[in-house]
Amino acid sequence: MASEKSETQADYAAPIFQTLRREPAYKAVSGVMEQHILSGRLKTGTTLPTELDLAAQFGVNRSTVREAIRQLEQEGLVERRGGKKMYISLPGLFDLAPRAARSLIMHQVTFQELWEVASVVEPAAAGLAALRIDEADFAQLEANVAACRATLDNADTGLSVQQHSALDVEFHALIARATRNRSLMLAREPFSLLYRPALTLLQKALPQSALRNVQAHEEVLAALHDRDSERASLWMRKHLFDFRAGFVKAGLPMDAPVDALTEKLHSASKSTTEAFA
Amino acid sequence: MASEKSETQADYAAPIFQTLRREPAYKAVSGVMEQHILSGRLKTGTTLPTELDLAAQFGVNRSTVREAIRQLEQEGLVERRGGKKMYISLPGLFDLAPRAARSLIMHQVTFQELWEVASVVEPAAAGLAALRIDEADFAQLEANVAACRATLDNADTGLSVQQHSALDVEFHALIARATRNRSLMLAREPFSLLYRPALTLLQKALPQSALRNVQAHEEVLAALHDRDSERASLWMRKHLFDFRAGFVKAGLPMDAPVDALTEKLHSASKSTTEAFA
DNA sequence: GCCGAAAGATAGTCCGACAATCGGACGGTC
DNA sequence: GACCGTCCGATTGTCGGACTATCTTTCGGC
Repeated sequence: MASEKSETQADYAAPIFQTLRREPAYKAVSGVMEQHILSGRLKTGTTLPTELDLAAQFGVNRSTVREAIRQLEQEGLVERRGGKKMYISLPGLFDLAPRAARSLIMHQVTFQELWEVASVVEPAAAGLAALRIDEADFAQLEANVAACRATLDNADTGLSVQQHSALDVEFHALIARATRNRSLMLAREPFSLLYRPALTLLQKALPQSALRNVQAHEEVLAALHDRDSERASLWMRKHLFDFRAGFVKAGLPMDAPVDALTEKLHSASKSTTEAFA
Repeated sequence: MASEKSETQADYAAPIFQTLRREPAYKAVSGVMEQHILSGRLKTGTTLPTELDLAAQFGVNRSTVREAIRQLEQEGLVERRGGKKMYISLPGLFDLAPRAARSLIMHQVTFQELWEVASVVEPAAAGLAALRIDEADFAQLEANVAACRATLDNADTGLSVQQHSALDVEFHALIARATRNRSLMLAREPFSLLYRPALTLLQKALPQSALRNVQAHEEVLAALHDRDSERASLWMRKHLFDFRAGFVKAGLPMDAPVDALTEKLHSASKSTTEAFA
């Protein structure tokens, strides 16, 4: 781009003007609306003004407003309820998790990487949960573990494997919730989403792992019952290392990208492809 | 909708057809395009077909296509480069972090919650970094620590506090990068973003904390140099607990929502408000 | 007062159009 | 031959208007 024939003349060398970037109107509109929502000037739960209204207020066309709203909608700041009105809503903590998980998949993150984080976060979660779990949480966990053990009886049906892994994931989610730490929940949710296919895979390859799983869960549950933070954390840690050991023993590759694992399962794609396929 | 005048006649009673929910066309379009991008049928780096093209292919209007593109744009799957063409791009791992951080703020997450996660993840990161750090990473860390110590000399200027906290955050980010674990980086990025204001606040309230900070960083650095995973992890852990202790000592509230802390700092809002303000 | 029909309001979609800008082709000047 | 200005087609950003389906409200009849 720059003609570099002679460095002797420094006349064009120093860039004075930056490339100015005119931001599109729809972006400006969505930006301002976002600010107003975040700052609370537009309260959550209230309905958004009419598109025509907004267009008039901003002095832009309705199409422009619509494009801006699409961005807010994608961001979870506005929500279309009942088909007609748009409501202002603050995004749930876990709305971002699926996208984070997808991002991890696209970046070819290996299962080893996921496990390294999980092996640290999950024991910590168990330890914190032991300090703060209440009756309701504990009851749910108890029910979960019971259901999990129940799946062992009617084994070797493909369905029970699915159920078991679903319950296993739920177990960890319940513990995370018991910590009352939303930051922790947010941090672990993405790999929680990615764990399920790996679990299913492991249990198909190594059926006896299901029993060890449940036993570990029961130990954690007992520790939680005793409000024994150390023990809960320790057993959770054991649980994770056991899982990893099983994974390796089953000959599954820890350092393969996670999508290589997930692809082995649901080759049937999701239901979002019905139109225009 | 259904005329429920008489239950005696069971002819209309049994619901045969479910209330079909027609998903908006723009959503269908964005969904299909997303699938195509994620599945690799539309390769990253290539340019998106023109809006007119897409409209013709999908059999919808250009406005509808545009609304669909806005969603993909917000999601980071398409990128407007050079003002004119739209390129397909896979979203960076950290694109979601600011939104996650914002979500944490909106949910009134307390600093205590953030710290609980950090106090677990950061030592683990240090431990893993010790195993995998390479020359380049180490050099950067070394430079960072040196710069961090340098800010101590020209102290009590408001600027140096800003610099120091920026360098501090960068130190932890560098360590996370040295782990080569993208899942870990993703998990810690949100609270990394939220840590800075807290750091700045602490150092204003407790100036002597800066020195302790740098010393801890130096210890971690030394451990990384020796590839001593345990020691790196331990010092990082000390560092975190020290930070917390300083926070309490300074009389700052651990269980206050993080936005209460951040508000104390940048009351001057960001630059996104220039238009339509 | 309750129920159903009519009317208004609003989101979804489409059409056509214009302006601004980018990229390349074309031709002129040194 | 390199550089410059100009033109032109292509594409995005924006606009105004229109129609339809559906939701909400209101009004009139019982």
